[in-house]
Amino acid sequence: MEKLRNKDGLTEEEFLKKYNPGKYNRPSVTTDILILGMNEDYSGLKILLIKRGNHPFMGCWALPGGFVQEDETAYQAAARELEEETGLRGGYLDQIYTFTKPGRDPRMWVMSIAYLSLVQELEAVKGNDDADDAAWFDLKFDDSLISLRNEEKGIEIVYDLKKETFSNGAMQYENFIPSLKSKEALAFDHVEIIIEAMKKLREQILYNNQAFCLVKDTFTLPELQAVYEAVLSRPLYKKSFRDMISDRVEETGEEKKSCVKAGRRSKEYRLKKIK
Amino acid sequence: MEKLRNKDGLTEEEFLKKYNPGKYNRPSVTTDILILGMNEDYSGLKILLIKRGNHPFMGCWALPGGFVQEDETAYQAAARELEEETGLRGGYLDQIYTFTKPGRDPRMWVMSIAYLSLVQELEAVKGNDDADDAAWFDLKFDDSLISLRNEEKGIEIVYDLKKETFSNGAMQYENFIPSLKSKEALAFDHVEIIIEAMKKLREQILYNNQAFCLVKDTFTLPELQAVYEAVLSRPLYKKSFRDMISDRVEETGEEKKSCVKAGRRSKEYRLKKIK
DNA sequence: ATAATAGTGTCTATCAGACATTATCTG
DNA sequence: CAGATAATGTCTGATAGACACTATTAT
Repeated sequence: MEKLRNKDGLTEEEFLKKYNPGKYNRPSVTTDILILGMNEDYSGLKILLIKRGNHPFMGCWALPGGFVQEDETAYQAAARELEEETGLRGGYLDQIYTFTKPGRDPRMWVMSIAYLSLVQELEAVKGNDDADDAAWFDLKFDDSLISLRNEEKGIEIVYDLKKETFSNGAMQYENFIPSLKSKEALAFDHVEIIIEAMKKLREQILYNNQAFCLVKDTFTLPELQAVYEAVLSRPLYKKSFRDMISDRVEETGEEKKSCVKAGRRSKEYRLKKIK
Repeated sequence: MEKLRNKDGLTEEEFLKKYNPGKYNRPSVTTDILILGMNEDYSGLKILLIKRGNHPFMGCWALPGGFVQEDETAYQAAARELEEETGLRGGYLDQIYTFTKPGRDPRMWVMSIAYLSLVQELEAVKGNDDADDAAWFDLKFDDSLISLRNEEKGIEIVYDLKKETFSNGAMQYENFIPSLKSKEALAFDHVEIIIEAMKKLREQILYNNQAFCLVKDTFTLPELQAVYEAVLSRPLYKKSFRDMISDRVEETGEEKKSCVKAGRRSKEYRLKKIK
């Protein structure tokens, strides 16, 4: 089998040896990760933020992330970052969207591949090399507001959202335009990343098992419902909810779990094994 | 307001001036676009491919695409490429997924941001600088096979698909593993890009208006149903289908459209204006 | 008339929304 | 016991699947 030669008469080996990759300028590529977990008492979502220890946006809170290296996929880079921040590996981690707007990083040309991670428990966190600090923030996200609060540190980051629907041809899109309402702000375009990720999570959670990534291995149905309600930011009817998931869960057989205050104990469930 | 200084005592301006972006190696970033349209007689989907005129994968057919430049978003790069190939602008164009596996391009480190474009009519196409040729291919995609054929050129590219379901924690994923069955093959990892895009299109088309991007401004319901059936690769019940879209369309009032062979004429519809 | 295609009627099973009722727990 | 929470029962309206039937056209 003779070798293919291009217009310059080069075989593939010769071409690759001569190839000059410097023809186009190249961007840096990072991953930024939304790490979400449920509050200990299932009252809402928490998000892990780090405090930037250097310019730009020094002192601002930001999504954890890092550069993708040449010998790894973006997924591996995100998984590595996730493990560095939380010690967790192998949990839910999925690509959301790639952000490429010129100027989104004042240092240089940087694209960011955003990932979403869902964790079963809020691991202790600490800052690392590039971060002064790291902490879990209460996350609220609905059609008119996004807020990130850390009571302990007395930090609140709040954006009003304006829901804007526009159409392009047949398609209709919903966009949320954030406007800062608090003294503190998120670094870079990280508000937009959070908005995109939360939109996607809200769209998907009813049709897959993402909610089960936010509860422990055994859980009660009120807890599981709280997960859906926290993500969707609206109440669900108890009966409809239970009908919806009844064929995906099974009782542990174990005794019921006690609860904090008065009221009947709830049964413990686990995710039904796939058949 | 005094200026923030980092550990080295630098203000943001000083830091940015000194910042050295060469610390990490950087990838090239391209966009690859799936440009889909319906066959003239609504018998199936067509996809636009270009024939590579240079190494690597010289002579192979590939998705059109190009490098993202520093002063544009990836979306703009994809839109530019789309216009170069088809002359079309402003149509459906949406980001699908970013492919980052090391070694996916033998020349160098290249990431690709995949876009999906849906066009109302099959524009005439021609090769350009990096391509020897460009042509529309009949695209078939179901759970066991993906095939791209161009009758005129006598080219067929066929991959068997093995549907593989695996679970990671609570999540269940469906993957399609392609194995080449034809003499001709697609360049790079473009089969995987097509698979991802078609999976996503199939998931979404029932819940948004993507199908209307694949018909002309006025259309008949049998035509519109053919679009859904081509994308979903399964037949739909006529009545259920019409019930589903009845509140999204309106009759043009115009006379019915004639058809090729025997049979009753069908009414013309258009997408109902949003209220 | 016949074959082919377009369009409508209707039944069923399922399911989300909505609300009411019963069951079990603490204090 | 009261108040709180968990769990279940039942009705309604919307909808997808399934099939049957009517309507309109070319040959």
